[in-house]
Amino acid sequence: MPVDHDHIRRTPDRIRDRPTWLISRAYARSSALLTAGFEAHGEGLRGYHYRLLAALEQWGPASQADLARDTGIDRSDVTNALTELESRALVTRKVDPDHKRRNIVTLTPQGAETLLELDTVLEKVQEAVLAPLTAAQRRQLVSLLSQLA
Amino acid sequence: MPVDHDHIRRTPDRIRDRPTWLISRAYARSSALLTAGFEAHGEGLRGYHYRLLAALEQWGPASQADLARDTGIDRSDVTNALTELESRALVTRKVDPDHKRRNIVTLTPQGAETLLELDTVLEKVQEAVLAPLTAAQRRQLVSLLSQLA
DNA sequence: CTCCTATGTTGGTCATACCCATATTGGCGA
DNA sequence: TCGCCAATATGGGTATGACCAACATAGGAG
Repeated sequence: MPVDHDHIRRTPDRIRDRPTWLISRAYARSSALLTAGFEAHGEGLRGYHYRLLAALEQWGPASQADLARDTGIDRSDVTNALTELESRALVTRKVDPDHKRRNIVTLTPQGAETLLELDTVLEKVQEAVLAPLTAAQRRQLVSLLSQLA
Repeated sequence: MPVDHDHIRRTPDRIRDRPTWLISRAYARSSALLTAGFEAHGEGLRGYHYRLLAALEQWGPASQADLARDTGIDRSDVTNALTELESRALVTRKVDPDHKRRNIVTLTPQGAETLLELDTVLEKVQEAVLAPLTAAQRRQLVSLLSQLA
């Protein structure tokens, strides 16, 4: 056996309990799980796609600029993600006849179906991320994180 | 005035209260503040550099592989970040005479000084991130996030 | 009618986090 | 002792999320 330089995973004190560190750890964990989930069942879709599908399902057809505002995604990233969703026939884009500079983006039935599938993937990821916490603790965490906004 | 398509910032229900979403929001916020802080006072350093300096300050000289393990940074990223730190004379690298494949990385006095300056920057960022919470809530949040590891 | 803003698009940047391949070193077991 | 294997440092590459600047153009406000 090699020497094993006492490889206990340790973290410098300066960093250990800093909220920004803990948040970045939690994010790394959750985004790794999300990526894995999308990879396994998501047909090459990512978080951006899910956010856009969710917004369309909830509020119906919208312009790209509105989608950008509702999802917090930059307009240019919305353009790219929509192009990918469109190529998979999950959404359609057509010019608004009343405002020709605008595209009206609409969820297709396949898009709605895909969203439901992704929901189950996402739900499993939530469970995996929160696994170490009790139900009460989970509620607390959600409440505290919500207030950081 | 333009029409203002009732631009209230809203988030789809599917996403709003999902822990992974809240975590990613918190991360976006905190990393934006961190980037701004480093940009203002950090001489072009980033999170990776801070983590490495902190590990070196706490445990003294170490090999790059050990630094990678202690900071959770990928070995290849450690190599790159150390090259930048070395070019700023914040650390030194020299081959371990007993194990020639290893580099011994040592914090320089300037490195230690820079670390102290960054500490104050980081402290301010913590305060900004946690601003909406009471002291008790902050402790709760830290405790809950710690358990996610 | 003119100006200004919103819109969609193109084409970049950056930080974090990974992965894989390679040369080299040196420990350990056969 | 020797050969194999593990660890090390490095280089190159990918992905995701976030963000920014520039641009042409359509339309609304004045």
